[in-house]
Parts: sequence; structure tokens; C-alpha cells
Amino acid sequence: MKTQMSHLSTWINDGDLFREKIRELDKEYGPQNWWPRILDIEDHAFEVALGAILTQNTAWQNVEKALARLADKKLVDPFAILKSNIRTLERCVHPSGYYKQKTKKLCGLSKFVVDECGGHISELKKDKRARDRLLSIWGVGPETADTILLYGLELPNFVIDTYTRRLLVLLTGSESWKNCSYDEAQEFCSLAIPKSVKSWQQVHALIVAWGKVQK
DNA sequence: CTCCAGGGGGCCA
DNA sequence: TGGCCCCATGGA
Repeated sequence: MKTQMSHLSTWINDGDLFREKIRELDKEYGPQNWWPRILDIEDHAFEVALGAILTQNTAWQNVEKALARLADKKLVDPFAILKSNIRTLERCVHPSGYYKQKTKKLCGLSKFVVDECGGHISELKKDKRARDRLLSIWGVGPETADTILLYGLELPNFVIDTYTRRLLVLLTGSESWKNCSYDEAQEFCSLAIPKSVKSWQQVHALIVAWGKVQK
């Protein structure tokens, strides 16, 4: 993908503004440590994948309740999810909202992991086309895929969300960041911040921390 | 009571 | 592509 020439000079300036703001937020909020990996990479990545789907347009607090119910029933496992009945899954997912849709999404994810990854989502770590394969799952869009890749599989994929767009609009005074494609926003951020899993994890978490306190 | 969270799919022009 | 509507709970 090629950057439009007309964007080149503004992207350089916007990048400076973006980095400066991130430095400021980093000083203000400190290390966020989202989804620290305690488990092995496989269990961690699958848990992150569940959380990434459950948190779609949903407060994280509600996601934690759903994840706790799933853990309580030993359902943080693709095989267990596929063997479980829908009603049980729906009861677990319920507090996170959109529970019927999200239950289908968790099943779709699990089916993908079992059928196409030999039961191990961490197999994707070795696949150059991991992002496209995640995007092929019903219910997994760009933000969810990148969240799984960055926080679950610890691969350098910058996560773009509405807060990121809001921050860019505010910093640059350009409304275009609100309407541009996901991929364009991602390309900009990826070029603005030196590529590093740890720092990209921190940057996205900082932007969310910033977004939460905005009115 | 209203508003909206760490989105994504379907549909339609 | 781009705009709109739908999905749904829970906390402020």
C-alpha cells in the first residue's frame, strides 16, 4: 500500500504531534500493562481472543463478568466451547451484551481454531497471513483481529479504535482521521511509532486511558 | 430517564 | 466505498 504523495508532508507533521502526545500520556498515565501474559502463549492468546470479541462496543467491566463465567465453567478453550451447548454459552456471555451474536462469534472463533489451526491459535504466530485468516472469521473485524495479534500473539499490529481517530482529529485539526479507512489510520500510526510489540501495546492502552477521561 | 461503552455484519445506493 | 440500522447489558 502506497502513501498518497499529498499526505506525505502532513503525515510527517502529524506524526510529530502524535509522538509528542503519546510521550505526554506516557508520563501522565505510566505503564498500562494490558493483558499481561501469565499463561503460556496458547492459553493466553485464546483468552485474549475471547476478550477481544466480547469487548466489541462494550465496557470492559462487563467483559470481565462474562470471562469469569466462562472460566468458571472451564470454557476458555476452543474444544470446550464447541462441545458446550448454546444456552450455557449464552448465559456466560450475557453480561457483556449482544449475547446472542457474541455467542455465535465465540463459536465461530473456536471452530476456526479447531479446524484451521489444529486447535492452537498460537499456530498463527508463524503465519504471515495471520491477519487475513483472522479477518475471515465471522465477527472478527480489523480492530478485533489486531487486538488478538498485538496482545494475544504478541505480533506488531497497531490497533486502531474510535479513540485513536478522535485523538488524531483533535491533535491535527483534520476531520479526515475520523472518516479515513482503518488501514490508512493503521499505516499512519505504524509509521509514526517505532515498531515494537511492547510499545504498540502501551500506546493503544494509553490512548484508551486518554479517551475514557474525555467528556 | 438518557447515554454509551476498547465493533462488526448486513443492506442499499 | 459510505451511510445506516441492528445487536443488548450495565453503569454513570
